[in-house]
Amino acid sequence: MTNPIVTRFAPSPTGFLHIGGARTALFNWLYAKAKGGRMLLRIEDTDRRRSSEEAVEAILAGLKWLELDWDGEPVFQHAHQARHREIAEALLAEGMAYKCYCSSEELTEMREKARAEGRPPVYDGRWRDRDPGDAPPDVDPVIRFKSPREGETVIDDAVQGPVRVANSELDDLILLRSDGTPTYMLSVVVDDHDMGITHVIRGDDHLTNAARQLQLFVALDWQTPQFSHVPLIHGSDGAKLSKRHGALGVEAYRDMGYLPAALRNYLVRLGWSHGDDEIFSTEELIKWFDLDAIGRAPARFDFAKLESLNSHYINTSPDETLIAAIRALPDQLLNQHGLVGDTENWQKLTRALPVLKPRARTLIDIIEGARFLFATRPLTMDAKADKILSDQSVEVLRELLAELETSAAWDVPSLERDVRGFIEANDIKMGAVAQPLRAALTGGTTSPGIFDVLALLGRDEALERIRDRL
RNA sequence: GCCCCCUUCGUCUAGUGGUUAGGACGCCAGGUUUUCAACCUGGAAACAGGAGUUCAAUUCUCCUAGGGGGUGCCA
Repeated sequence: MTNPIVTRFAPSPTGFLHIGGARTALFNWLYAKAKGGRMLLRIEDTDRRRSSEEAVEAILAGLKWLELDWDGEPVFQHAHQARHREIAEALLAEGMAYKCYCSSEELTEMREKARAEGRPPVYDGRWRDRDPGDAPPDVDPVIRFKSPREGETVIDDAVQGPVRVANSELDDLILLRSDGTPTYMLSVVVDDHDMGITHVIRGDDHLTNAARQLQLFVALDWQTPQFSHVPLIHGSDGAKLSKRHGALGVEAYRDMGYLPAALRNYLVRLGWSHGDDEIFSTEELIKWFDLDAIGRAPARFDFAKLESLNSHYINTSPDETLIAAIRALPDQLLNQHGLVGDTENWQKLTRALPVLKPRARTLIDIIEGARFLFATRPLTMDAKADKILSDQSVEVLRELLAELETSAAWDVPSLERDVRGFIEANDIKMGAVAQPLRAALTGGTTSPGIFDVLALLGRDEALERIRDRL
């Protein structure tokens, strides 16, 4: 056994943890777990102006909700600025970097000209070998890396395979800004090295960056990590993820009633596969996950499949897990679906859970399904329920009520026996009794099995709800 | 514009130089049924296009088209 595996998830704190970031985190987490290594968390806050405390909190909260833990304390890149600067200075001292005094106007002009001439829009290296004596007096220079001009850089990517980029396409990147602060490109390389990162797993929007970073690793004579660039996730229309479809924070998925386990299972199948398997326990994932089974094509986000998985996890999760997940939802959301969190309602919900689960695809469905239990008499009938309660149906209910009032026990088996006896005696169909009864008891036309509804409501409440309709 | 990456049912994907190209979600039909969901049975549905290599290409190579990413003193 050589070096232990060390991966890292390195989000920039400019917003919440979106779905793509969540999958990247998952892959890093799984790979570390699969190989008995560690996953570190690094906040890439090099650009102070665009970073925020709230975003950091949102990202940490998102990871926790997804149940993806990291090893050690989060590393804030910003805190290592002095170290990053030191490396840049060392490169400068060794002649592997230089000061560039170009103005941004000059740079823009350079790019536009190159583009117009059909050449790669890169910095032309005009200060690369220029006499420092030419330096304009009032300009603070940036420090640029002297990157190789000939040949090519090959990224031996574990997902993409060998990716070759001509060095002429890569210009002399900026290490230190004119205000002396390090850029992202420098910081990642130094931090990945200092943190002992062995495997970099990230979105393939970083693929070309990898070539530049590779050059830096080589110049510094540092061991390069194994790169894995994972294709991005697209929205359902194939376009880049935007606020509409997938670019929601993971907490938005929580609020839609998805379980973390379901989201993880969905996400891992977006790009990774293990034969025809679809459902994985965390243990199986850790046992089977590997880089070579990650695909190279971008995937589209599909809510229908997520829902189907969620339904599976709802039905296989212990009731306590479900109740805890519902309790973790914002109060406002709960109230919106008729659930005021008093003890009595939580008890009703818990008791009803077994019959609610099979017909729910999300936690929201569960709450909605239990809504009739929270409601107070007299119930308001929706349009369909109102229609079902015709004069004739009400008569049926009146007769059934008499029957139920004498019912000895109020549990599902005896209730069912009573009602079936009633329909046989009156020679009517089950539907002719169940539907009016359902309407009277729930105010609607869909619910769990009618005997369950009767039992859940309890004798007094059920009987009263029927009397309310007579 | 320039560079890089990608392309199997609607979607996620499996797969191989010779297969009836498999699974899942969704969809359609039927069954079951007290509603809804579930469940059971059956069905429609894909190798982007064109060359080349080969006895044989979905599979290997090239081109085209389409999609995505990058192209910052952002990360």
